[in-house]
Amino acid sequence: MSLETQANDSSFDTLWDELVWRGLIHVSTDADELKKLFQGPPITYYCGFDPTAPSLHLGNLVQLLLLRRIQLAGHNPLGLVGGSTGLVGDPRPTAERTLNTKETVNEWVGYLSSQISKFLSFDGANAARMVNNLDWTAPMSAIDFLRDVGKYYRVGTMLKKDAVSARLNSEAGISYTEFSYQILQGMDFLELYRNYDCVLQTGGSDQWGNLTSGTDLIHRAEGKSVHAIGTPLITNSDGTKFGKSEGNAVWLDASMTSPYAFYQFWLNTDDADVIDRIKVFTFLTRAEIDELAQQVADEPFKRAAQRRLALEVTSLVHGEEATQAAIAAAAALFGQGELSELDAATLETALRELPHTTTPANTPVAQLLVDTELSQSLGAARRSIAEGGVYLNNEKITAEDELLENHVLPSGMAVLRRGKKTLAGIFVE
RNA sequence: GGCGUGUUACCCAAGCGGCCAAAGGGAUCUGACUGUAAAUCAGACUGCUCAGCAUUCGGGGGUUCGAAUCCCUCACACGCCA
Repeated sequence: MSLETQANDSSFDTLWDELVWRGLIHVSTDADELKKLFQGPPITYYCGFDPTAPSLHLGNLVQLLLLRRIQLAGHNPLGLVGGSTGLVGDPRPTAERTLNTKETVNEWVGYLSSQISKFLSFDGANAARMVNNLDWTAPMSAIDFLRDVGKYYRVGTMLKKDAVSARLNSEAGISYTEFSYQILQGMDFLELYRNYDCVLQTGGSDQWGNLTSGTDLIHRAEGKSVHAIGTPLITNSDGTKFGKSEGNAVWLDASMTSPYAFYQFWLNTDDADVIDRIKVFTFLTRAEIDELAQQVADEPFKRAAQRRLALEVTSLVHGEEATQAAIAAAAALFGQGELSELDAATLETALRELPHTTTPANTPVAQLLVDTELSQSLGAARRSIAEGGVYLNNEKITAEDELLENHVLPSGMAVLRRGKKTLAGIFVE
């Protein structure tokens, strides 16, 4: 779905009502005020993204889409990359972060900026703008920081923030560096308020302490009330953590999580969660979503909602073409037909979507599992074979020392599978 | 600055000289059942040239036939007292 065709659902009286219905509001400053603000003349609002990795992930996508929804209602978004906050690191509940080098952070800032840009419109009256908090933090001296900003902060209040108190009560403790993070984020909001008339910040509810740090600072420094919205943390109904596939984070960067893997991630969404996900991650209307909810209830085995969710989100992030390739690959590989009857071109295209390797025909199957990263070590690969969980071209491999050459399709390719749905492509050289 | 306690595999957490590649739980993986769900049950979960060997219990050094377990030291964290 391209930016131009995105729209909010006109069946809602206000943007606020739609955001509430989609489950995007977990906490906020004065809700009535916000509702009015959204209905009034365009406001400027922002959300920050810290470069803690070379790519954004699914948690960030919630924020990006929220920014976009508000932009669609006519307001002015600011996308902020945390060139300075990324150098400091926000306190995680369990452990102190390892600092990344300035070069690394700077490189990641570039990647994040371009990713963020893809989700916002930079055309028209309310075009998005990108900012980097390093621009106003780097020139400030330590003395200015303590005199001009530090004076507004009470240590007692800072200690009460969840992120800080959790760490104070843990064995890990907290460094002064991470303790200061909330001040940096507060400064961002103040800076944007002064220079862009920015009056709203959005973020995950786990960031609530940092969001209010900004609203409090502006209240003290400028005597003005501004706003914050905290979105709920997305959780799975079975209690596991959302956004992990095989224990790894699902990234927006195609080189870190392939479009195929991305599509599969969404396709495997629980029945219990799928409607909630659609509300948050797609632009489908309430009517369309109600229809899908009915289908989940009536004929869950068809997984219509999961298919739609996977289609919508994958095209949003990776585009139509990559999505169609991912769907075609899944159809070829999960289809009922014989793999040997698939024409070579179709099969090859499908295999290129998967992790794949080119290898001599006399390679042991266990080695193939390692080469394609389906298994982490030869020992793990042998274990999988012993468990009866490894297949070549849908044929179960029973011997640990089985060689590839006995299982190559006429086309010179082979489909390696571990478990029900972890696949890789093998090309014989 | 003084005294004390702690640092165990992805996470939590037992172990306190041999029976420890290290209990238990979670996460993860595989199998059965299914819908490429969920729940449930069963198995696996350091590496390898795999009925054996190698390397692990914050880092380094030492005692001992033998150390995750004892001693010294360094680092980090927590607590109490100054």
